[in-house]
Amino acid sequence: MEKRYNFTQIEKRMQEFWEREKIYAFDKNAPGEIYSIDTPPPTVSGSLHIGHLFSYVQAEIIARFRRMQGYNVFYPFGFDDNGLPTERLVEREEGIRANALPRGEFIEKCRNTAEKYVNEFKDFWKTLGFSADWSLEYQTINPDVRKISQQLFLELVKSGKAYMKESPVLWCAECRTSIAQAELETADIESAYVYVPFVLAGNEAENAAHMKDHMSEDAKPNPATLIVATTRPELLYGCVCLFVNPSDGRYKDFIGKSVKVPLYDYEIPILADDKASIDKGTGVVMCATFGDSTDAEWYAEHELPYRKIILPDGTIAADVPYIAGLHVREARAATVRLLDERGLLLKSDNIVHTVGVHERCGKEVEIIPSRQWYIDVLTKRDEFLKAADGINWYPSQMKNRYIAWVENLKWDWCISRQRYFGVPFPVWYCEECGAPIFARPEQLPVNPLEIELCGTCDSCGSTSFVPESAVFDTWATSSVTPQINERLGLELTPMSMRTQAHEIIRTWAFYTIVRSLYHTGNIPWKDIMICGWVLAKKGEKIGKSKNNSESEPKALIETHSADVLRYWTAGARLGMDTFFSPDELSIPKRFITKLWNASKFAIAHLQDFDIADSDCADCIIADSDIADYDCADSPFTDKPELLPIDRWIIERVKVTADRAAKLLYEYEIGSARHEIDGLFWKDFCDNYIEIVKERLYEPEIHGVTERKSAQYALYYALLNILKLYSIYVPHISEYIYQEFFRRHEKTASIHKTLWVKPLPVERLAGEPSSANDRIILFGEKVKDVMAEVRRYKSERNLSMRAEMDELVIKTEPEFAEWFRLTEKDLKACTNAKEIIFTT
RNA sequence: GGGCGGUUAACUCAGUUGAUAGAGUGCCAUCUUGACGUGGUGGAGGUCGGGGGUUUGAGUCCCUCACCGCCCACCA
Repeated sequence: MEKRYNFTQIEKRMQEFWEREKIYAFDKNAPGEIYSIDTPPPTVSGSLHIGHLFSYVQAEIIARFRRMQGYNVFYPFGFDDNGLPTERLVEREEGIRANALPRGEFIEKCRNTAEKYVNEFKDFWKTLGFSADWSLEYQTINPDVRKISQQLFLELVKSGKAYMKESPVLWCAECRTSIAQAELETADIESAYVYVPFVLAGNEAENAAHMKDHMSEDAKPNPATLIVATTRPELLYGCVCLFVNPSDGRYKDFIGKSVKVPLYDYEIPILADDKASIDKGTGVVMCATFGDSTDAEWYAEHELPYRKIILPDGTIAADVPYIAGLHVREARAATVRLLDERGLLLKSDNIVHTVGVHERCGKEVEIIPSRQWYIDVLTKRDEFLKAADGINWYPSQMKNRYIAWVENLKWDWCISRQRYFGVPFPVWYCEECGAPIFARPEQLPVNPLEIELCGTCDSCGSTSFVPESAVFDTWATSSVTPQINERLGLELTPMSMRTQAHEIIRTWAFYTIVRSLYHTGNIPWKDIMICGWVLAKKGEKIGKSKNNSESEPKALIETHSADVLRYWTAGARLGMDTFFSPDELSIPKRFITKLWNASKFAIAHLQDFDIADSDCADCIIADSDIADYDCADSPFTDKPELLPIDRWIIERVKVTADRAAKLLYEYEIGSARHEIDGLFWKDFCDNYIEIVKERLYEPEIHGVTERKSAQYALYYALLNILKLYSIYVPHISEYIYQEFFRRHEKTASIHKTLWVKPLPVERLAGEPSSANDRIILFGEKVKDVMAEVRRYKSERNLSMRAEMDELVIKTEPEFAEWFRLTEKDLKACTNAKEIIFTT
């Protein structure tokens, strides 16, 4: 083995080896229970950041772990390339607007861009050594996936879960499309409460200038006027009524009367509703179509008229006096100026308040009525909540986020987008009566814009149809990833595990649960593993911050290696956000060096070790009865009689494998790694290797059989430590395996070997007096002796090799014999001339 | 406003079911030609955010407050 580990060359070589030998190829007929992983298809949004690395690596470690537990791991990758993120990326990169180009041309650009980034992602995953079978890959723009998406949509239409309606919908004027509640983000913006007077009809004599006097007294109602505080004065012309709370004594007498809208002078009624809060503003609220979601609710409940103010492009409708054609923001300012000029601006308070913005562009969201497709999510809330109990959430508190989201749902899931690059709706409409006509199953996938529909309308007999031009919300397709994976002819649902980050619980996790319940009546997966974020500094998600080029993951891999980054990733607790700084990588780097050097040492001493080509270590693993170390009866004729300290390290490896496995079954990647680290650094390197060093070098002093015992334990311990680490650092562990162990082991790759099997349950719960426990305890005693000697020498500034005349060790009688058998080793590593054992 | 996390050594974090507080980094000292100076060994360093309570005993359980972060609600 080389003096230094050259990760640049070796990582690449190992990746090529895995690909060439198809080490991770999935075979559905292979033995072992299938463990299927629903991994996020990343959206093509241009940024490949360390957050991706972080969350995907955590799941990848689990995939490797399950494989080494004997599961048949199904681990397909996908890419979510359609949808708004790709469109916005193209718009940004090319400096164009989608609607300024012919539809086909824009879609073509999106397709090219998606392709480019998909390849970039794929290369990235490969560089990180992901154990995925790329033949299972899917892309959401591909015909087979589009077909599944359309099929399942039609299924929902049939069952009445998907429906079309004309109604107020969340609308992004920047992206010019409807959006869903889940795509809302909040942002604090500066605004102003504008106080305006609504004069009771028939009391117009009361003039507004007079009103100002009343403002001083805390907006006390005037018998003839109601004062409204609004942040949306530009919607005055859309005002359809005022609301007061029915139990608000101040306004009781006003209910049922009419007022005149300031500036525009038309009459509207004063209505009562519980949703009007007494203590907000003046207690009188104007309802416009539409200022917020409450307006939309009132509009439906009170059957209010619709007054169009805002157009889909975010400008004011042409028939609105004074502000027609202006953008909402300009219109607001213009209206305030106008109110002021007319003496209708009673007061204006600057405030900062939270508004809903579109997550993709950050622009304020409006509510505009239009015809859209929805999936019903409001009526089955209880089932969605119940489903959460059937799923194991890791970490468990993440379930709360899901529950909070489901309980707070206000809108059905709008799945139509007035965009271009996505899965088309397989729908046409009758030009005469507007009835929808759906594509036939054999037509799918279909783009209605490209196919002229022939036939007659069932409802009215018309023969002319118009195609639906909207496309699906990207989540409408990615919410059926379990079904997409089943296209390969496997029965998967519920899948074993979903992995994702916490910010998409309300979208991806929620929507997948909805779709799964609707399509299969079952939960989509048994476990859900939720990762945290990587933060650049306090509270700043790295993907969203700037000047993070040093954290550019590709560059990091090139300078530090994939294994180093993977090892770092595994240090985080599941679900917890983590800070990243390149300084954090010095520890993983040190670890790689240590693993390399320890292996180099062990292997150098194993060159002459005579092992039959019999998968020696695997056999031993299966033979957990080795616990009693009755070597004479062992089926392995080659196996020497083991000295107690050699038994100790073997036992420690087994115990560690067992503990780490238990943690990994709970998705505790970090704790499992700490467990393994403890074994490797403390027991294996600091103690075991030091203890047996001389025995390995000097068989003349210690004996040939004794040396063989050390070799045996060394072989067993190192091989199995490498296996434990191989889920975290697959490259270096594979390389060392190939360089040495492969000669003796049957398995082609370390990644196809199995971990030491967990000890039988009885033994785990068992008496501390079992041989296994006693040997572990003995090891602790020996370590105590070592520590004491080291402290003695260190305190006297002596070399660790300094000679000691006499070492007195007090032992319990039960360990006396074992200590006696370890005497030569102890003499060697303490350099004591004489050791005296007392009890 | 509702909810969830976090607050432990200078730094980054572990601390399972209550019983002398742990690791790594950093710091100090020291060792060193047989895996590793990208090292070994040892040491110093902590009122476990504050305040109450339960208990023989609380970092751990309960209440409360503070600060940090996130999720949700809040657009009158």
